[in-house]
Amino acid sequence: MKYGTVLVIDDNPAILTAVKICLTGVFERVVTLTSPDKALVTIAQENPAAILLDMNFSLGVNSGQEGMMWLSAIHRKYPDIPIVLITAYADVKLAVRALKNGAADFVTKPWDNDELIRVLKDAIDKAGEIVPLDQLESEHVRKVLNKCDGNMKRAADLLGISRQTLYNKVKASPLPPLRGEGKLRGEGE
Amino acid sequence: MKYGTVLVIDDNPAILTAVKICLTGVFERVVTLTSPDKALVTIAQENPAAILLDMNFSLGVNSGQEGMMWLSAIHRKYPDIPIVLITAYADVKLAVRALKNGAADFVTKPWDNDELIRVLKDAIDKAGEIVPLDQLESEHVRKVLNKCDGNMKRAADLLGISRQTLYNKVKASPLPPLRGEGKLRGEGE
DNA sequence: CGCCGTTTGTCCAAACATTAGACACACTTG
DNA sequence: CAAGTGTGTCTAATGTTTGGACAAACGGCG
Repeated sequence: MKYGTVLVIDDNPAILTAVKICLTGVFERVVTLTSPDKALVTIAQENPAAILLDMNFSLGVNSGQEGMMWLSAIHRKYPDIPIVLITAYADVKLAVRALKNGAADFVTKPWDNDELIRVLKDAIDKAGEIVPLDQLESEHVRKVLNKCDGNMKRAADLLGISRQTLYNKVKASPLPPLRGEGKLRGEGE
Repeated sequence: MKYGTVLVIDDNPAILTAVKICLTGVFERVVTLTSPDKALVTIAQENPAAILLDMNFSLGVNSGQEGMMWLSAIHRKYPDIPIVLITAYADVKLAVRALKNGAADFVTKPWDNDELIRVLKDAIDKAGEIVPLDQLESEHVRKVLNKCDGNMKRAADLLGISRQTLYNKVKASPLPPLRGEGKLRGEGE
């Protein structure tokens, strides 16, 4: 059980129970909340590896706005904890908006237990990936260089380093194939 | 019209025409394809700022598998070009899978012209954002440090730098800009 | 065509960052 | 308590980054 604590937030106690049964045994600890009000406090206390968040908490409102709000609030304060949204009133627009707002995944009720477990594990795994600094740097450098059509002066400028430094980094890097950008006219920028 | 070329791929010529009418005047150039077969070649030639990709090309098949395949293929080869998917047979699962596969956005048919334009512009804007190297670095450093509960030795190890270097980096920026230094960088272009 | 601005490749010396290694000290844990 | 680990600090050697400078190459333009 290497997957740590999961925080589950849903206003329906029956759902919390069901989810708890499903997740217990897979995760070290399953903490539940019936309202997102104390989510930030609970997160600070429990330091969950992932959060499963329902999207509707006011009876009669099923727009998902509340869940979206809490997603943003939690994500802003804890950008490294993956948040999986779950809702019975899912539509494509809502799902897209959620993912673009930082959700790690989006699940519909009724859910499949195995899928839920898989999705949460997956989210935790992805959030746990750590990239060495050099790799992050050279990837970024290549991306910006591409964007500048190979213009090193401009790329260096945008990267906030000197032209020579960029020059050296590029030489030091064994990545010749800039697949992609032909030598076409510079895109607009 | 600073938004460059858009490549639109849809097997229905009527849709291509409609989209072209909608996008012409907003983008410098609208290139269309009725099949994704030549997408990679066309991208190399046209260097589009964004791609609008339909998800179903075989009559009778509307699973979106084909679009997903092409999304992956194009995204793998041109990771810096935002790809917006569009489909008439949308469901939540498909949308989620698409976004997790690298799609910049996901639009359903019939579409709203203004929304389509907004989505494409947005995707291009986002893809064009360039982060200075230091900022990328310190954000990453803080993320990894967080993940290690502040254990600098381990964080340094994971980052591939020495403990002292990490120590210095951390003390150099005790509370780095989370996201909003009002800087007046000429984002020229 | 020659002029001019820009970019490149190259060099330098000074400033700065990174490194391994060392050490005293604090902190957990058995 | 003693062992094990991590911190904060230091040093001296090594490596990197910097602005500045320069000739050469490129491209646009009158």
